[in-house]
Amino acid sequence: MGTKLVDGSISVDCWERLRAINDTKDILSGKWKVMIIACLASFGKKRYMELQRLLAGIGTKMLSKELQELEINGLITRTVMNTKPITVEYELTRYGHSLKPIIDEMALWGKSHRGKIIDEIAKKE
Amino acid sequence: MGTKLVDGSISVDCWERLRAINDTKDILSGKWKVMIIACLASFGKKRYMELQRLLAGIGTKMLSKELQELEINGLITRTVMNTKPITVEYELTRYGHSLKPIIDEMALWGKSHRGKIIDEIAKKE
DNA sequence: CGGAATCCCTTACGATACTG
DNA sequence: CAGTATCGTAAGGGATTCCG
Repeated sequence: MGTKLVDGSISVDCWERLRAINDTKDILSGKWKVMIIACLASFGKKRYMELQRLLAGIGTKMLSKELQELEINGLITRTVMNTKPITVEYELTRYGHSLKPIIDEMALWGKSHRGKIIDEIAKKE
Repeated sequence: MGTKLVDGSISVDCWERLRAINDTKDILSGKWKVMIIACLASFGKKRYMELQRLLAGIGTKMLSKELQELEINGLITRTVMNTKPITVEYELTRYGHSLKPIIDEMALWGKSHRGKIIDEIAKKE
């Protein structure tokens, strides 16, 4: 279980770690996926239009596309309700919830980052 | 310090959290930034060409651009060495290292995700 | 060696209109 | 209401060349 080396410099473990990071990055790629997940994590089950309102600025094309990709990856479920006119609910799957640690760390960092920026601006005055 | 409400539905705290997540996402946007940070976190100080070799496939244009953006955001330092021909070293700043928890969670999730995919393929056979 | 400049192409994304 | 279809643009990104 020691560190396996490739061409004397980079360990396999290290490379696999980089690959894992890259996988995650790819799945969360796109302009809105992270925010969609964060919204569903914060607010729970949400309808199409509610998501569109929460994600101010997103159009129907992008919202549909990103939701589909998230569903394909097993991160959210799509449920069509028996109403008229129809309504559709989206919800994080249990697997989708497993992304929560990443989102949480991003929230933490983003918050402190904004604080840092504000401090820097204050110093310049 | 209770939960402040906006239009009776979304709390300010919740909205600020979403904004923080979005900030982080923006700073880590781009095809290579996360990987650059991960590489510098794993391998420490690295030269331009070494990075290019580690990030198999990246071209000089993208590498330069993403490095500059990371530098502007205070996440990495760029040091020109007195050699001939010149060499340049890139390194994570202390602030850059503060992104480590995010990267770590991404590595963790990506690893388990790959495991899950492999399991699913195995079941189908 | 590090990187800027150029060219070119694809994709991502947005706005709008339309449908069950 | 929840999308799909279509169109158009801007940006992202790759390959190559050139320069200090």
